[in-house]
Amino acid sequence: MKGKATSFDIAHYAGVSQSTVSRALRNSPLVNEETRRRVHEVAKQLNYKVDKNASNLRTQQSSTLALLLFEDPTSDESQINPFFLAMLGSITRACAKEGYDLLVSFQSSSSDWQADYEDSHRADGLILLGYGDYLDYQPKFKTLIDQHTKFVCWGASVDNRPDLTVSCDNYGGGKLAAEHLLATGRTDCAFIGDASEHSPEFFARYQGFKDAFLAKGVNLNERKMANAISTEESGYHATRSLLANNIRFNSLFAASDLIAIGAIRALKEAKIKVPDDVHVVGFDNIAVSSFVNPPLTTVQQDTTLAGQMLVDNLLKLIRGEDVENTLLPPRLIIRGSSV
Amino acid sequence: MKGKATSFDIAHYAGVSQSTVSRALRNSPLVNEETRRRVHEVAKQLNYKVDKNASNLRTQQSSTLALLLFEDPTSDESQINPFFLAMLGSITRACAKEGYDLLVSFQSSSSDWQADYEDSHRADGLILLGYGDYLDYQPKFKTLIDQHTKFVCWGASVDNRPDLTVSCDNYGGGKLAAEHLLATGRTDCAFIGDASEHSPEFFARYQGFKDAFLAKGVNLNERKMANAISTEESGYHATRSLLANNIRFNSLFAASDLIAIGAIRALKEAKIKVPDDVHVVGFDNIAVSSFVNPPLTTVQQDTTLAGQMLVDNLLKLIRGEDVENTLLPPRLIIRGSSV
DNA sequence: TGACATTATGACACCGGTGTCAGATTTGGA
DNA sequence: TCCAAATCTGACACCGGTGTCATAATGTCA
Repeated sequence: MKGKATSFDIAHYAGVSQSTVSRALRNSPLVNEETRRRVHEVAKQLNYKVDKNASNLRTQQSSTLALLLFEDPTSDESQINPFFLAMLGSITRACAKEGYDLLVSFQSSSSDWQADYEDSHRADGLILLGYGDYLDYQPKFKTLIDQHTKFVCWGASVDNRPDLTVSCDNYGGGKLAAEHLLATGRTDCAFIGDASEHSPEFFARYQGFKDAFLAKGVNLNERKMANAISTEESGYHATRSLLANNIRFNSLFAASDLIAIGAIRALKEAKIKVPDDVHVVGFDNIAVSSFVNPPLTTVQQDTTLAGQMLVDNLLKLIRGEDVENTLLPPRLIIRGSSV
Repeated sequence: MKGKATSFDIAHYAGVSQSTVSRALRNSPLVNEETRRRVHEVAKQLNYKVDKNASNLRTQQSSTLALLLFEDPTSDESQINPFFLAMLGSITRACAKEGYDLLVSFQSSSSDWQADYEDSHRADGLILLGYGDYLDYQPKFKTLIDQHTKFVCWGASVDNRPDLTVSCDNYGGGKLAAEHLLATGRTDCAFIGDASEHSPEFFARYQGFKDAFLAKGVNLNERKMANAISTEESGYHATRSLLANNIRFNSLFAASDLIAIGAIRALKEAKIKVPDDVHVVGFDNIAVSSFVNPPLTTVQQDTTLAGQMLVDNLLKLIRGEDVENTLLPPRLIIRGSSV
């Protein structure tokens, strides 16, 4: 036997037609029990595997989803945001559970990625994941929708956002963080992150945070805010710049754990003690957070559930079923950085 | 236009035959410059993308690699070894650079994964990644080889190992760790990990470690060893059991960072100070390691280079070129846990 | 002008499955 | 015993490209 066995080879050895082989292997009720048994037998002996390309070509679907990861343009090669890595893990598992393969690809936000995977029939649908500038992506979503591409996004659900999203309740998560700080009596609070429409997730976290303070009659001081993208480095520099401007506070809410970890480093360098002088709360609950010193209080996003929901919703979309934006409940994890 | 455009549609609008379209789009020198221009023009207007399934079927190759991740059977759903996650990132990037897609899949060591991806023509080759019981996998490597599957493994290169591997110089890395501890004067050393042939990587690390001690005339005490797989939990329990048996030491070498982090937790619980009472050295340099308290001294594996080499070697294998096992140089990262 | 190489294009088989349809065989009931 | 329904199987077109071969059109040189 040269090369891989085809269904014709099975047909030959099993003494049936190729059509029957195809049916038997897919356990069609049309084939006789005995015939099916024999076909399976021969297939196993020849180590036959259905050619996915032929099958996909004929059926016009690929049983494959594509995961497109967008990176912050500044993040360097080696380090990928651990939160997305965790999502990747859960998405992979969810796909496997549903019998789908997963294609993974990193995209820079500038590249011309729209629909490439789906148009070329490599994937039945797309999962988009990344902290990037939302305004950059928005027009691309339009393109995808115009081309009837099936896709779901991880991210904030913004009003009039054209795409289907699964996201953590960022607003509610921000509130949880605020209520915790209020409960510990730390109302003089700084915020590190990006509270603009460029980052709708961070924006929602900040809104929830601010509103919870407002509800207690506390106004956040706008000067005690610094812009940062989701890297440790960025959080470090943002915090340093606040301190350099002689801005002080007794608590700090970071839009992500990486930012929080960078902030803690900056605070330590300035001889400011965490949690004694400043309480710090992050967002994401990445694996590192429980190991930093002090362990980081944070708002957990359930990545396992998130991955499952992304895949579920996408599959529904592919099957033409109704789907709605999904909001996952956040959970506050209290650790040493705020008590 | 209903459905996606095909090359026949392009042919129709461009006023040429479908064959010419196919050639033009692949920039074959056989087609006239002017014709090619026109075809590209029309293709762009119709947002045409080559159907990968049809193309793959005809050419009998997929421009796709599959990454199979094996998990320690005990690792729970949510947590994936961060070292592998880092590898995943670098492999993804390496694939993109070479113009290949990457299929990602988690496998439990028991499952019947052999060659499935390649036989079904979903991927041209396989990358195998995981800390698992080597003895479990060995027979499967044989099967893969018998079926002429193209694959590379991340892992120790054992004598007579039938597969092609890329790995860190684990033996050399163990030596680095030992020499560092010797230089700090801590010769009463414990080892946490699995120094058996079940885990050739850990085994090699231990061998290098032991030999470096021997070279200085120091014999490691075999009683000061405890078995662990690469999880924080396992490292914690292994260390606890040593301490519970009243075994003491002034330094500790863990076969992986996760184990080291667990060990540090156990030491702290027992009121043993790191690094004052015990110096700790890990292996991998996962992202967490620089954030734990104290920051962990460890042997770094260059994941970026590793991913690149895995992909490079696999592609060579696919193209039928000669390839040899690759050993990557480790690097000692000295941090607070050992000074 | 004729012989021949060069260039550009189209027709067609082919990759390996899946789905449809027709036909063969068996079963069941009157 | 005969007809209709049920069961099973094979032939064949088809998915959308790629590669080969034949052929038409154009150019070159004697």
